[in-house]
Amino acid sequence: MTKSDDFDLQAFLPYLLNQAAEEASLGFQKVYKDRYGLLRSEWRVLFHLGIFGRLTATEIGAKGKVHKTKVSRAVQRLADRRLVARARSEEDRRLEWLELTPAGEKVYQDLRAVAQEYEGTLQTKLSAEEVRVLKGMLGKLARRD
Amino acid sequence: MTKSDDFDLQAFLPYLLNQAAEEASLGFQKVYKDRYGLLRSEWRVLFHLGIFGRLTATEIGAKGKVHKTKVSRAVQRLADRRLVARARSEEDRRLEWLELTPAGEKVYQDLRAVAQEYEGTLQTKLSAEEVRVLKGMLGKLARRD
DNA sequence: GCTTGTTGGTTACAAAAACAACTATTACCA
DNA sequence: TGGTAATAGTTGTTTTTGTAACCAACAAGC
Repeated sequence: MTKSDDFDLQAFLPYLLNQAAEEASLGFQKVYKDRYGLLRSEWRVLFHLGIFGRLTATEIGAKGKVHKTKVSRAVQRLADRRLVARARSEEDRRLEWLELTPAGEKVYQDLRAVAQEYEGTLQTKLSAEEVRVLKGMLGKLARRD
Repeated sequence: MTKSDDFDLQAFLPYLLNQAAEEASLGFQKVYKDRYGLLRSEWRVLFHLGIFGRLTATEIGAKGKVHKTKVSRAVQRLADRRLVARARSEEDRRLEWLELTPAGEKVYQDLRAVAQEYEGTLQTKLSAEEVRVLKGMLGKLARRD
């Protein structure tokens, strides 16, 4: 029962998007957290390296819109656990090339398979066409302008 | 340039939803944060009380899927700032009725207007039909099952 | 009445995120 | 050159969040 007021919170995009995002993240989080003890920023860094190969921290930050301090700490933990190898660049000694170690590659391949399967279960809530349309619209909303 | 690998991070729903949600939240956050120093959980509690009137903390948590500790702390801060009034129930002395003070009501009315206007600017990225469809799908995704 | 379990809400402590300041290296340019 | 600014990344400090333990009030069964 609402007051004389007609604002619909459930239809307010920032709120609704957030609820959907949170709900959608839960299932996958459970895997990367419970199985590998990773944080959100860590699986993201791992995936960027898995997909793109050798990158610098800044490149990862730019591609994934992750702040550099988060990338720095994620890389630190991943390197401590020997999932990522760091190598200081010779041309520009400020930057460091990052890539997955064989162990990191294995974790990535596993999580990638989980992600693909999870994506499938999420999509059972929608038709294939709906998913296509949804992703297009989310892409537009995610774009900064 | 990707490796031989075909996983598309930008098309992974948890990731994409998160990016869209974060981007969509920014503009509104700027207002409730800069103008009133509120946190996300705080504007949510405020809006629930603005829309529904008198509620208990548990009811707010249930409606908005907010954990009770977040509600508790949000209410505490809102009450400290005299935006929310708390009254111990006589029938059941465990629970407390919450409602907006006149000052809280003013803040709510202001933010509500901002939210409505902001929703409009967000929607310029999409057609009216797209928005309708999008909200339906997000609703399905947000639903826990 | 007791006593066992449940509910509403708070608090304490640990984990994580945000923000700002800092070091080191390279680029620009007068 | 030498000095200033920009870039890559790290570290320190403060906020916020998450998790679990907790207290007080009520409910139900005996």
